[in-house]
Order: sequence, then structure tokens, then C-alpha cells
Amino acid sequence: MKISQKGLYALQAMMMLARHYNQGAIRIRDIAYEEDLPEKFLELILLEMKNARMVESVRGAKGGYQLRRPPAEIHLSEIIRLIDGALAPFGDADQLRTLIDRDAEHRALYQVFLDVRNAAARILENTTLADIVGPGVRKPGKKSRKKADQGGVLPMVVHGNPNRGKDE
Amino acid sequence: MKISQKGLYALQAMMMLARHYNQGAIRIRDIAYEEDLPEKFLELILLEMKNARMVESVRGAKGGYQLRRPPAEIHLSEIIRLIDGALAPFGDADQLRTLIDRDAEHRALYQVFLDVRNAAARILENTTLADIVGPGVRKPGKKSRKKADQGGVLPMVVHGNPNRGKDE
DNA sequence: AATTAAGTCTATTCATTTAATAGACTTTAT
DNA sequence: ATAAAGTCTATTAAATGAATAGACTTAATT
Repeated sequence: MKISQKGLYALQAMMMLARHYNQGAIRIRDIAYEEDLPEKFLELILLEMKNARMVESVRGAKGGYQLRRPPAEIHLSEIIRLIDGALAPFGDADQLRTLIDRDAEHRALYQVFLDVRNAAARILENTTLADIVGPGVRKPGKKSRKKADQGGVLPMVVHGNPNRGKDE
Repeated sequence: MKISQKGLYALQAMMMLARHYNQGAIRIRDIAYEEDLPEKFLELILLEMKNARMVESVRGAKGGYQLRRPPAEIHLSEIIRLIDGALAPFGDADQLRTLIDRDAEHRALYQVFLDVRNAAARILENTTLADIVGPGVRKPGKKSRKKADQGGVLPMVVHGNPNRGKDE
């Protein structure tokens, strides 16, 4: 799966809406300004997310956008699937399963593709906006655990890792 | 990371070369015919892989292509990186690490992207052509284990899984 | 030496996607 | 009534993706 610029904008906008959850509607202009996104383009993105019922809008003066669900109930996978499509590196999961069923010659290759998509899905379906927004709207008393442990995919890789400078 | 049609062709061609490893050079035309790939397009792909030293060519009559290394030493990640670029869903690993370092606002988001890329890298860097080609050139005596277990990413998902029909 | 069978290289084309911009229209608070 | 917002449709420019075409080079065969 490839996350496009548009997909990144969508995620950024949603993070911002998550930070302001329960504080009323935010204007497109404000989101665009604060996140430094092209306003007219963002407009289209928000509209698309509204049609997908992930956000809701308030029209007219004092209008804007807000999340329809709490940040903890919006998974990154939803946003990415909406804007950029399937999580699989090639085709989508159903196609891959069909190919694995029917194309004996390349079965093992497609199975690898499916493994990759499953690994991505596991992460993105278990990470919510709440997991990635900063301090924002913090319910007091709850000891903040940064993020549900994803099974620790190469956790040591963040600081001074041996892979540095070796391209991707 | 997105695997393009071109990337798929490259992988298919490499699988075919792997099946015929140590049997001399195979003509582009034969690869194209057997794998049903557009011949002229495949030509460019093979040339690119030759320049990347993953395959070698024999020119002139009786010429063709062959792998430069045994199938067990050619990782899917190499082929995909060459043809389709970085494994990360956005940017590449180095960029992501830089962003994680410098962009406090979006750090957690980029960390998720990096987790996804690491999960993909883990699979693709540990799967070789030998793991995915069929019976082909089988060394006798060795009990064939289909493939190194990748840590079983949702292994139960292949048959009659609950996710069916729910899109990707 | 001539012929033929291969890979090599450069250019071009066509369609789609991506990223954005523009502007007229609708709704609502004041 | 006005101004401030979202809504909707269209357009565009650039990049990418997927090929196709054809002239050129190298090497085996006769």
C-alpha cells in the first residue's frame, strides 16, 4: 500500500480534529493553516471523509468540521483505505486470496503479498487517532500509555540503528 | 510500498529464471511467452535488473538471461526495491526517521509508518526466490519445508476467514 | 564472410493518476 | 441583508505507468 500526499493530508487533518475533539467544529481554513495544507485540496478531502461518515460538518457561519466518533474509535486503517485504497502491496486481500486459490504457479508469491498486507493491517487496524495525537484532550487520572504495543516490530530501530544509511 | 505491474512482471520473470537456475541462459521471448508478459516491456525490466547486477545476459545467438546468484540468495526485497522503490508506505525509512526526529507534532504518525515498513521489510528481506519457486530444481534428499515461517502473520486467514467480503 | 538470432539502447506514445486551483452555489449566524 | 462558512463541479498541469517501435550491437552458425 502506498500512502499518497493526499492520504497524509487526511491523516494530519484527522489528527488535528482529534486533538480538538469535543471542542466544537473547526473551520477548514484553520486546519489548513495550522497543518500547512492547501486549503482547497483539503476541502475536497474533508468532504470525502464526511461522505464516508468519519467526520461531520456544520454549515454556514460558525461552521466547520468535527469527528463523528471519539479518536479512540477511529482507526488509521479506515482513513488510509478511504483515501488510498487497499492495504495490500498489490491488488487487495480478496484478489490475492483468489489468486492464491487459482494461480498455482505464483501462489507462493501472492501468499507473500498477503502476508505483507496482513502485517500492515494488523498495525493500522490496531492504531487509532487517540494513539497518535499528543497530550491534547487528556482524560485526567488515566496514566497515559503512549500506544498499544504492536508486538514490537523491531523496536530497537528508532535510535542509532544498524540499518542507517543503507537506503530504505 | 506499492508493487506495480512492472514489479510483478519482474518478480515473475525472476521466479522463472530461478526455476531454470543452472540450466543456461533463457531467452526473453521464452520468459515472456511462458509467463505471458509483454515482451518489449520485459526487455526493459530485464535490462534494468542486469544493470543492477541481479541477472546476467548472454548476447548474440543462443543468448538470454540467467540469475547471477542462487535463488536462495536473492531476496524479494531487492527486486521490489529496484523496480518499485522503498518498502515504506510513505517516503523511505531514512526520511521517516528524520521526520520522527524533527517533526514533534506528527512523530507518532511517522513512527506508525516506520512500523509498517519494518513489518514489510522483515517479510521481504527474509523471503528468497528459492522460498517461492515451485518444485523446479529440487536438491534431492532435503525434506522441503515450504518457507521459513515468517512469525505466522495471521496464518489462519488463508482458508475461510471471517474477514471475507469485507473488502481488503 | 554472410546470415541470423539474440540482447541493447533511445525515443515516443497513450492513458491514468496525482495534486491542485477556480468559481458558482447553498446554508446559517448575526 | 450580509458575511461566513461548507458544497459541488469542472478544469488543469505534471508526473507516472504501461507499453510499443525501431535502429544498433554482439555472437553463433554456416
